[in-house]
Amino acid sequence: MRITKQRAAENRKRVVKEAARLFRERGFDGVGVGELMAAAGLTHGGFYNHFESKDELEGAACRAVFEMSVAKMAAIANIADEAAREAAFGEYRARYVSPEGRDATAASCPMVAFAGDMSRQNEAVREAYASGLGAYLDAFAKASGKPRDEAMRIFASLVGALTLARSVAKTDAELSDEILRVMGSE
Amino acid sequence: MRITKQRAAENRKRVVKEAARLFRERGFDGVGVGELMAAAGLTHGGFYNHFESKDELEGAACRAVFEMSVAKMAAIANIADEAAREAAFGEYRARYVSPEGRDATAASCPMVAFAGDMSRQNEAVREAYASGLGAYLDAFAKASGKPRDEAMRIFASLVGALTLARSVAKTDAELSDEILRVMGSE
DNA sequence: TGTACATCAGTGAACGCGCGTTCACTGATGTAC
DNA sequence: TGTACATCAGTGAACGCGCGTTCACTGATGTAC
Repeated sequence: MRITKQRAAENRKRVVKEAARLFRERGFDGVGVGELMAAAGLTHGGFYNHFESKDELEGAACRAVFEMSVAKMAAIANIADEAAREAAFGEYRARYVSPEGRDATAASCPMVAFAGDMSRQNEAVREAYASGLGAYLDAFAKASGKPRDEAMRIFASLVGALTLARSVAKTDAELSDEILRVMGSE
Repeated sequence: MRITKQRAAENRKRVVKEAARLFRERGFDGVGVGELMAAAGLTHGGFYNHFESKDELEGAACRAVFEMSVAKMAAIANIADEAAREAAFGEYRARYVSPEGRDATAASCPMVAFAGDMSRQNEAVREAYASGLGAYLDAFAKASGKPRDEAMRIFASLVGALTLARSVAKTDAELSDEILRVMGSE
């Protein structure tokens, strides 16, 4: 049952998209090839028509997630009107460390979602991550309107707070909320 | 070949100690029961004489790591002389975000080492983590001599910086060093 | 204190399961004439 | 434009491997007398 080339390309994109969602939610090792293909409405056998290995998909998914995140931040950075840019940046930042931002793991920032596994990941993923982080930090600094040093410090504190808040969200909701709250008031 | 009770207790401790080291270095799922027992000089079959499951060991190891970290921070918090306490805290903090602190993954702070996996871990680990984090934050706030809110913000920024610096250490050493450097100068 | 037996920490083979990956096969699409 | 054949995305069974876990067994330790 051969299908149209366009349809095949769509299928591939759908697999990457579902992978971007599921990997962020449960980690690279937390989602199998079978589940990924099923999420895209396919069966596992056809996986290797699109990707050489699971590693390759991991790299592609990581790249896709970073592209989205960097684009979002770059859009804020490129707002011409300074007041509007600052407002947009403030909104982004507030949402980042809000309960909603914490619970939206499937749509999470890749830095927080993937950072913990990074040292054990394959080359494709590690490179996508490193170049993605560089690009993101550039956009973040520009969007924040602050010197690079201070922008990096701010971003680090957001990453740390979100990481800690997520790590105890299921076990100690009160502490998790407190961590987010103190990041809002500064 | 039955052995002495004391020897058996020593063996158990050694397994937990090696687990505390290896889990921090490679994550809970990155180290198998066989390797853990071998690291303690034993064979894998005897594992279940000491632990009901790998989950139980993970919980025990997590608890052990947090105990060490909390004790270390509490020791600083309990320094009577204020100037000496501030100096000790400053040293701890500087080392935390230094290249040495970054590369010492086997002796890493549990918050950074385990946070990423937390949502997918078993109950024993999650509870050890949550109560450990609470105790650690209390000690950290006291040691820092700052109001709890500000202490939490500082700690979050350290966690974020160390997490980010580690995530690109193998791929982009320059960026990794830069992240640590900006945390030192404030 | 000495003897006989039960206990149980440790050993290494084996089991069962899930995972990434491979494979023979299908049949609609793409292509050559 | 129509026909014949090759291609190849998708299917589902199967393979091989590593992992957590179980098991029968060993023999020194602990205990009861």
